[in-house]
Amino acid sequence: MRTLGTPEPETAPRTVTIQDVARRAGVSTATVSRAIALPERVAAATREAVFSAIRETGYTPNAAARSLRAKSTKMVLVLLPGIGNSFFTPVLNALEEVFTEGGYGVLIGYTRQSRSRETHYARVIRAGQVDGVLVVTGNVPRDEEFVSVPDTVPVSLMFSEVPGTAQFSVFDVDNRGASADAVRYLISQGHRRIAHIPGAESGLEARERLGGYCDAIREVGFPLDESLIWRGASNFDFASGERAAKDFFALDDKPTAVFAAADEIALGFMRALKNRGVGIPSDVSVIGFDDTEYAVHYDPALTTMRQPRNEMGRLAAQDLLRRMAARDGGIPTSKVRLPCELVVRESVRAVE
Amino acid sequence: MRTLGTPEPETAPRTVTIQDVARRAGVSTATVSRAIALPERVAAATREAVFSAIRETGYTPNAAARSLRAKSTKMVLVLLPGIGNSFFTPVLNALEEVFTEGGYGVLIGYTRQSRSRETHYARVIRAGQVDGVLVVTGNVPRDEEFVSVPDTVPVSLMFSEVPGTAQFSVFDVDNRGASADAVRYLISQGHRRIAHIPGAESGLEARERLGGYCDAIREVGFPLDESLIWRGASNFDFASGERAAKDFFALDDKPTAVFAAADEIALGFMRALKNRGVGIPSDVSVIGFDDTEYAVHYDPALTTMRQPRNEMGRLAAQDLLRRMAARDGGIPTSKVRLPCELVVRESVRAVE
DNA sequence: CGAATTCTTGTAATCGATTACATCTACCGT
DNA sequence: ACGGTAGATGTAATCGATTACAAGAATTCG
Repeated sequence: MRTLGTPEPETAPRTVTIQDVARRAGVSTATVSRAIALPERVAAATREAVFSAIRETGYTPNAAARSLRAKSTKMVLVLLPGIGNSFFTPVLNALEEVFTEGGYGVLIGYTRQSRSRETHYARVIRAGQVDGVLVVTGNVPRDEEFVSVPDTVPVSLMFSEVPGTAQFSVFDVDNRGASADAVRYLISQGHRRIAHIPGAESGLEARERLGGYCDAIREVGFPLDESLIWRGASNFDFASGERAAKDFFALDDKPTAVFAAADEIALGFMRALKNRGVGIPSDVSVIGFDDTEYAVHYDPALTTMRQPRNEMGRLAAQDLLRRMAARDGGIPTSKVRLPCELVVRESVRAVE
Repeated sequence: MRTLGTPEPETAPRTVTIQDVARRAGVSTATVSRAIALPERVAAATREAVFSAIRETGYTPNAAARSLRAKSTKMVLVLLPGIGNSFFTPVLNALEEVFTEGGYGVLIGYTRQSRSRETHYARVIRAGQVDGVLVVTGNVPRDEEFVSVPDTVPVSLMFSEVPGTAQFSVFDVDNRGASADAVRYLISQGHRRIAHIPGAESGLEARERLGGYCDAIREVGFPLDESLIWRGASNFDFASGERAAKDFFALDDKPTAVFAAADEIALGFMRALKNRGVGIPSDVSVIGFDDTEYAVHYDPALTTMRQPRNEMGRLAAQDLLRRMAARDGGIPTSKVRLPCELVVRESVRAVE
């Protein structure tokens, strides 16, 4: 053992096992195990003897042995797409907190939309290395990813739904409805010519948000103008917003407001416009989606549609905790759709 | 097994073990184990038989059983302070990539500077749940954290050094020197009255950066003016920068340039100044530290001292990988100090 | 051709816990 | 006083792999 600054104790180099504790306490290993797991089923005196033996030896139960026998590792796998995107930071924070509190460790994996990575983590799951899986991603997971995941391992999805499956819990928001609300807000502020910067078309959320934009435009009878939909985003990132700025400048009849499918896109777009002397919101209003950490700190502070990321993380973790505790799917999966909330800041102005 | 969209195969509900494979291939379990671990030590024909048996049964070795016997879990624990701070995102990315490539899983833990959390993770380590530990944090770990971590588990530190210990590898930057360089750059641009916003005094890096600031000021013979050091940061965050802005406005003789101990602080400070009509860099120049993702996207883009976070992550992971592979400290620990790099953008202007 | 060496494979112990079952003691009511 | 029941503890099987050791088969070499 290594004890910073204090003299080396004369402990044996061998790791201490339950046997050592049992011997020292003068009981059997079964009793030690019980004293730890079900203290009330052991006589008070014995319990004390066991605990002091544990303290004296510095015993910590071996995780592998316990997992092997108990068929539970007390760990969950959290799969993230793995972009440098800080969107996931608060999610991961919430997950780690709830899981740790619940006695579970968090194994993270970045899928980086690579097939080999998915197979790798499929193997981790099949090896029984985790008791549950949480897929946090905007991408609809491909079939391969779940082939031969044992039924005994509960799986949950965050931020994207696999259509038509009852075997996963799903936690997401109504991307389409929330996007429509964002655009309706712009309309309520007097804007008539509103553009949209969608995310990468491959993602389900991006398509939903585009759908919401169209819904809101159509519902008030505005023409749906394809030249106002600036496709070409590769991701929810700054660069995509900057690229969209090119479309903006190429346009003769410019919009007075823009709805970006993500805050990062909005910020990149705003930056590019400001660089060329376009005022925000004086010349163009901008609204984003997500309410990431930097939205509030930008200049101007970004008006955006907030996703309750922390709360979603908490709920998803609690649900998985519950399902892992119940043997054999005793608890049904849940589909939870949380409401988004419009956060009004400085990047949208009213026009008449 | 669960196979999305395809009919349920008639597999037994019981999980398939090495026994099943052995029986099917007509060999002993020892041979199966060898075929997997040391393919060259079994006859080609047998090897083929084993592999097809594996394929047919869909066998995946049980991680717990393997760990128990082999005394290695192929997992590392990465400890982060756990603030929502996105500073660590690229670090975590690099770590996950290198470790996964090296065949190790990444267990994350957020210490949240809480003692109970540290004890919790100490227990995880002692339970043999991980083969190595990487502490990624600005805080000097307290003794408690390492008490009774077995010598067999290599530990590395990133971004902060525990003074006087040879038992950990350390990966950091010369915070003091780099800070002095940042301030020297301001001086080279003609600034004479330069303020500093330090990070929380409890952190070693924050103190080092403050030291660097003082070095550079003294070295050119400027007076070291305490009213230009705006203490009171609680963290490397926006709020601390905003708080420092109060000190700025309270001052009669204002500085022409400010060195902030972190980008987040710089951004919060800039935001607060701009809100009150102070131009950056026209009225005040600002330089940050870290070069986080948002520095380049802010308006004005932040001039800052870059820490090679990704590279540090890679190096630290590779070092730990090497030390875990060597039995019993065959490889000495290393102290690696990487160079920072000044990234000139728009937030500093030359004065005469 | 026989002994030595090398390959290949199997047998069985082992890792360190958990837990079903058995046993023993103590206490209870009638 | 005695059968019954509850409570406390021990015995030993078990989880699913790895691996030391042994043994048999094949090859090499003088």
